[in-house]
Order: sequence, then C-alpha cells, then structure tokens
Amino acid sequence: MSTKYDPKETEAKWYPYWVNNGFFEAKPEEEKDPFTIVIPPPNVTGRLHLGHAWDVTLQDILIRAKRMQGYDALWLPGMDHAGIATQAKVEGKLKEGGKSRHDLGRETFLEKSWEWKEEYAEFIREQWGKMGLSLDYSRERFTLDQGLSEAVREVFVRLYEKGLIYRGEYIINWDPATQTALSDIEVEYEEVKGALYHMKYPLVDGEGYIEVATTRPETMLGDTGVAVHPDDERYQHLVGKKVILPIIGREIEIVADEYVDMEFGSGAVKMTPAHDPNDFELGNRHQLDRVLVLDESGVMNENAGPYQGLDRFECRKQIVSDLQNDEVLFNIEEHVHAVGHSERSGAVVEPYLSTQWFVHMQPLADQAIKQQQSEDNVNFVPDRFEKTYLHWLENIRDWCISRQLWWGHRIPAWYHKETGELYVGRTAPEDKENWQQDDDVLDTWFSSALWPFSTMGWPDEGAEDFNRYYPTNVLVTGYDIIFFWVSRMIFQGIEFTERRPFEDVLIHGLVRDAEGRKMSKSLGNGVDPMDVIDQYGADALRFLLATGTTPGNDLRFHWEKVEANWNFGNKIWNASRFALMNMDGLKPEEVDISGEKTIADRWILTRLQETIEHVTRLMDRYEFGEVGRTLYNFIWDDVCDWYIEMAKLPLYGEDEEAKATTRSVLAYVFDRTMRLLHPFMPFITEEIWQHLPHEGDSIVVAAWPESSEELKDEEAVKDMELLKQVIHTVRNTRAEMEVPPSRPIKLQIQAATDDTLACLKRGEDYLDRFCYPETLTLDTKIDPPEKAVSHVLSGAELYMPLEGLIDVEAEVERLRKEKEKLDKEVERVQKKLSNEGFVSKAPAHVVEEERSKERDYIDKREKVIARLVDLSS
RNA sequence: GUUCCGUUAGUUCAGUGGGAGAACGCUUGCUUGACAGGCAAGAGGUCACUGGUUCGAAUCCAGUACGGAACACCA
Repeated sequence: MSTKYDPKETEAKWYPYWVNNGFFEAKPEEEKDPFTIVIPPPNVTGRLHLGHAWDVTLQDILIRAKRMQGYDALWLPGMDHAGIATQAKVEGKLKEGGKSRHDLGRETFLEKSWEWKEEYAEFIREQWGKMGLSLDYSRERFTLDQGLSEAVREVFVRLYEKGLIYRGEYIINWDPATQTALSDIEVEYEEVKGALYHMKYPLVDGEGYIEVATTRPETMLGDTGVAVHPDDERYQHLVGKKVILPIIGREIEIVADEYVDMEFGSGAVKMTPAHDPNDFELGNRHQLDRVLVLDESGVMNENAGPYQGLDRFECRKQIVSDLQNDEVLFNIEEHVHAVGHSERSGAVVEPYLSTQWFVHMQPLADQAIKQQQSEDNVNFVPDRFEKTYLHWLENIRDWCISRQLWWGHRIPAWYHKETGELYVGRTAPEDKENWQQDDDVLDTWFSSALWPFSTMGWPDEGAEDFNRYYPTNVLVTGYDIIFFWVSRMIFQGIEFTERRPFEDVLIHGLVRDAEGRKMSKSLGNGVDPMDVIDQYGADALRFLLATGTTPGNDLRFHWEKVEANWNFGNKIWNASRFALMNMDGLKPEEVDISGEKTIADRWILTRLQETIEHVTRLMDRYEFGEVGRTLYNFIWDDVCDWYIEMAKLPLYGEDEEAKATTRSVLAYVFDRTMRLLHPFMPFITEEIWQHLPHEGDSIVVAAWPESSEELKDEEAVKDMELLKQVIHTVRNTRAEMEVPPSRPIKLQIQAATDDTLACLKRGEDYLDRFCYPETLTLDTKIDPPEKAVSHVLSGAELYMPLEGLIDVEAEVERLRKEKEKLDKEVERVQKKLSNEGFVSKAPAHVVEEERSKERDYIDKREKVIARLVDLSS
C-alpha cells in the first residue's frame, strides 16, 4: 500500500465489481422491508453539474445506509426526455448542417432525437458510475419509454373524461424563439428598465382625447377598447363613446370595469385582449374583439398595418418614433417593470392568444391541500418548504400542457377530418384514416409528474414493483423545482394512486461559487463535478457535498474544501495502513476482543459505541453534515491522534496476548468505522474493508454497525480524561518553556485521592510514552520541589522541576494569573448559586453541576495559593 | 407588496435555553518506526442592533438594519 491514497485506481476498480455482482439491485422476493427512492431524472441534454452531484450524493448516502440496515433498498434511476431543451439541442446540431427540423420531417427528426438520447444517456450513466451511485440499473426508466408513455396517455384520458383537461383559446406564454407555449412557471421574470409610453387616443366625436399608457407600444395595433373605472368621475361621461385608434384607424369603445386602478397613470387603460391576460378577461366581459398583431416568431403580422414584417422590438422603436411625430405619444417615462423570459431559451415571452390544452387545477390542488392537512401528509425537510408548497397550491392557476414541439408525448387527441369532431382516447380511433392526431406534445413535466408510479409499472396496478415499492420513502431535490415537479407529483399521485407518492421530501439548496454567485454558463464560473473527481476523487467530492451545509441551505464550492476532504481520505488511508501492517494477516475468525483490554482499547470501544449511536440517529434525521463531522472527529482525533498512538505500546511490546487483543480491537474498530463511513465515501471504505479481516463479498452489503452496551466502559472514559489532561498539560508546559521532548524532565504527580492515584498508575505506561519523563513519581503526598513549574488539575497536581530553566518570578506571575482566573470563575459560579431563582427553578442536575464546579474551583484555587506561598517563601 | 432565509473566529460554515465550536488560514516547535498533504502547542469572537419573555438568551418572541430568495404585480 502506498503512503499516499490514489483515488483514481481505487475508484475505477470497485464500481464494475458492485454493478456486476448485482449489489445495487432490489430483491422483492427477500423477507425485508422495502425502502425506495426514485432519482430525479436528469435531462438527457448533457453533462451533470454540481447540483446533480449534490442531489444524487444525498440519495446515495440514504440508500446505502438503508441497504446496510437490512432494507430491500431500491434506488431507481432514469432520465427525462426534456422536451424543449433536447429538441433545441438536436435542432442546433441540425442547424450546423444547415438544416431545420422541417427539412427532415417529424419522423426523421424523432429518429435523430433518439440517437441523441442514446448517446447522452450512456454519457450520464458513466458520470453516475464515477460518482459511485448505487443505482438499480435493471430498473432504469426513460420518460418516453413505452410503459411511461402508456401512463401518460392513461392520465390524460382520465383527466379529460373527468373534465379536468380542456382545450381552448386563451392567453398563454409564448416563446417566439422556440415557438411553443410555456406554462406559467417556465417563465422567469426579470426586472428591466423600460419605459411607460403615454399616448392620446382621440375621441370619434372630435371632443378631445383620452390618455392611456403602455410599456409595450407595439401592442396598440391590436387595441380593441379602452377601459376606465366605473366610479371615475373624470371619465364617466365618456363611457360608451368611441375613440379612433391611431395608425390603424379602428374605432374602439370606452368601457367601464372595476379592474381598472384609478390611481395609476391616467386611470384609463388600453385593451389588447389578444396580447395581455388581464385585457383578455376584461375583453370577455365586454365582448371586445381579439386582434393578434404578432405571428409565432415574434414578427408583426398582417393586422399590424404598415408595420407588417417587422420584428417586435424593431416595430416598437419604429412605432414610438412615428407616434411621437404625430404627437399621439407625448411622454416617455422611465419605468422599471418585470419582463418574462423563457426559462429555456431566454427569449422575451409574449402573452399570446392561442388554442392550447390545459389542466383544470383547482380540484387537484384542493385534494392536495386536504391531503397535507391529514396524517398522511408529505413531510418536508426542512419543514418551512411546506409553506412554499401550500402557498403555491392555494394560488393555483390552470396549467397549460400543450407544447408546439415534436420531441415528447404526443397529445392523444384526434380531430375528424370531415366533421372536425374531437376524439380523446388511449389509442387512435378505429377508422384512423379519417382522423388527424393533434400535432402538439405534452409539457415534459406532465410525464415527470407521474415518475414515482409510472416507473413502477402503473397503470398496471397489479405490477409487482408498484405494489412493493410504491409509495416511495423519500424524495431528494432542490428547492428550485418544488413547483415544477414536487407539487405536481403529489397532486397526480393523490389523484391516480390515492396516496402521497413519498413520505418525506428532503430539500437542498443550490451550489454556488466561492463568491456566493449562482453557477452559470454566462459567468463561466461553473465547475464540472467530473473535473473534481479527476483531481481529488469521488469520495472527496461526496464528503464535501454531504457535509457542506444543513438541509435547505445553499452551498459554496471551494476547491480548498475539496482538498481538505482529500486529506481526510489520505488520513484514513494511512491510519488503515498502520492498522493493517500491525494486523499481520489476521483472519476474521481470529478477531477476538474478549481478552483483557487496555484503557485505550476500552476507551476507543466506548467512543465507537457512542459514535455508532450518534451517527445512526443523525442519519434518520437527514443531518448529514453532523454525521460527517462526528465521523471526521472520531476518526482523526480519537482513532488517529489518541488510540493509534496508545496502541503502539502493546503492538511494539513483548506481551503477545496484549498484542493480539489490541490487533483485534484495531480490526474491530476499523471495520465498524469503515461501515459507518461507507455511505459517504464508498470507494475508499470498500478498498480498506476488503483488506481488513471481513466476511462477505462487499461492504456495500455488509450490516450497519450496532452499538453494544457491554462495550461501553465509563471507568476507561474517566481514566482517559485524566490522562489526556495530564499529557496535555505537560506538552503545553514543554512548549511554553521550550523544553523539547529530547530533554527528559522529572515529573511528579500528586493525586488528591487513592482512586485518582490508582487511575494514574493504570495509565503510567502512557504517561511514560507521551510525557518523556526522566523519572515519574506518582503519589497522594508529594513534597513540592523547589523551582518547579506546577499545574493544578481537577484531582491532581503536577510538578515539573526545571532547574536552570525556570524563572521563579515568571512562574509566580503565571500562578497569579491562574489565581485571578479562578477568582473570577468562583465569583461567577457563586453569583449564580446565590440567586434564589436559579436554585429553586433550574433543574436539579444543573444546580448540582454548578455546585460541583464551585467545589472544584475553590479547591484548585487553594492549591494555587499554597503554591504561591511556597514559591514566595 | 406578501412570505421565507441569512447575519457567530481572517474565510467558509456548524451549534442552539444552562460557561462559544470545526475546517481552512495564521504563529511557534518537531525528519517521534501510518501519514510533513503529518504531529504537538498556541493566537483569534460585545454570536448584526434594540427591546421583551426567563432564575438564565448566541439560542425563544417582537422590531430595526444589512444581504439574499420565492411569489405576486398597475397598463
């Protein structure tokens, strides 16, 4: 074994071994309770980023721990076809060859898209492998698989038959770049410095004009009315009259509606029912015409009169300039407002009148809210995200689900070629030559909403996996997709399986760069997890991601932190090397810790039991950061810095029996520790575990450690406390007085009681090894030597005669300071204890603790004072 | 505008009603038979501010300031 840990070699070795042996496969036939997680399916568009890496690391930790804890653990992998994103990529590739999807035709384009999918799916699997994920590949799914597509059709048809899916002409969010409709949540609003353009529309009867304002002047071409508030005295006399729309010359009516805010602007609003959702509704109430002035690519159409053929932004410039010349537009005011952009293409989204398919959300949302109020609610971790979720449901709006794309689930609706009759069904009508299927596909999220059950065989409710593994136990995802995905899985799960699709939702944040900025392509500050793995290994990356934060919070990525975690791996590696070198081919059946053990043996075994308990408890509460810290400190501080150093005594000694026991303890402790750490750092723990005396084929399927009361030893813990204190004090004194270990000192320790003396005697060998004394005197009564440095510990006094080195004055000064410190402590404790409220109201054990501190401080102070008297005499 | 989150050591973050913690960085000393990517010993904090509850508040409550997020927006 090399003195440096090389993750590359180790990590490449174990993953194929795990997969080929089927360790990750769920086994429904086994007499175990199932535990299920479905992966949030990544888009097949490309590389996994650090956000994915974080998400899957948390899931892998959970599923590995549960597998070891004896569950039939299923972690189901899969990918999402990602309609818009993938189609855009494939189209981009075609464009390089100077072609559009229309040149290819629907079928050929889909063939190309499937090729893309196969290529990238393999790429993603490779990345999963590098991360070390314990996914059950035998159950891998893709949202466009036959089974999942069947589920999509089933859901569509059932919702349609229930009246919860409808088709109609409404204002939707239109992305002119990708030329498809979007749902409300696929639009991101950004504050933009724009302008408010004030215009005058002249009255038909020539009696002046009415003033209106807009942020999108080009839409005026589609105006079909002007609205004022019915109570607005300025305009009451104008209601019912008509104005002439400049440029177009259309006569449009002034209507009264309570929607209008009298305080804003002039109190009169131009109405563009084909290009604004509010205007659309208001237009319905007043039977206003709907005039579309834009085509699907964002270019002005034939209704735009002289502006036909101009791009929408070009048109805006032009129209502003023209209207200014005509003095229709008389004022331009700076105005900051939120402009919607397509989440995918980044293009400015147009509210656009269009015929689309929608899900009627209210009944589904009501069901989900009701479920959340019941005992079988979804447990959000941290729970504050439940509020986010409920707030969204309570303000639900209908979901536009049709997309003008080819890559996706085609809407199972057919129109009769002659009669135009609509048919919705699981399969095409029998006389399908007379019918034309709807060209559109469904929103990608429509299929991912079914993911927890469509992947398990639903709608076949007799499917084995569906019955065994659904509902799933926990879903892990980022807070940024609660609306997109989590909430939709919940309401669809309730509607179609009558159950919540998962018990818990573990929410994490975003990975940010070292400065706290979001990682983005435009900033170029993204970090590729595969680069991190290449440099430091997957274990280091995983440990960083698992321990970097608390649930729900964002995580900053620092390379230094990855490096620190690599160091941790290296530390484990070297500690294990030490253990293995001393184990000398110990066989599993030879591991025997029943013999007589040293203080260090008993102490480390106690610490191990505490660590097992603590880690197990924290895992169930998803406190991975705390687990990580607990293991880090146990391994580095307790095992490496103390236990290994102490174990060297018997290991390098002559007592074969003691040696054998310590070897066994080493084997025992390392085995349990590797298992506890395995979910976090699967590769290095497997590598080491395989070298240790072990039974079984892999640590992946080894049992989770259980703590044992019999191995806890309070006496050893007490002994260690005192010994560590003594050793620390001596080291400290040596460092301060600049006495190197090579220069032995006389060390005298006076124990306050026989018990303490016995304890020191038990640990004499350790004191000998760690304090480098020339002579070591232990007694209950010691004559303080002259010119010695002294330290008062709880229960013992330490004397180190340092002739020639000690400066009596400095020593007196140090002791004075020590006394002052103790004075303050005594004062503080006594103040607390003299407070009647404290003594009567605080819990008894807290009061007793303070009393015991008081005794200890007073005792120490007396001894310091006595020492001062000695030195000054 | 509503809701939520954050403010703790130089930096990144834990903690959470009973005397402030880790990692990294910094200082000093060590080629101690696993590891110098190591070991040992240190320095470093009015836990943002103001009130309140409590015997006791960094921790709970209210407000303020600053930073961030989500949702909703009046053309």
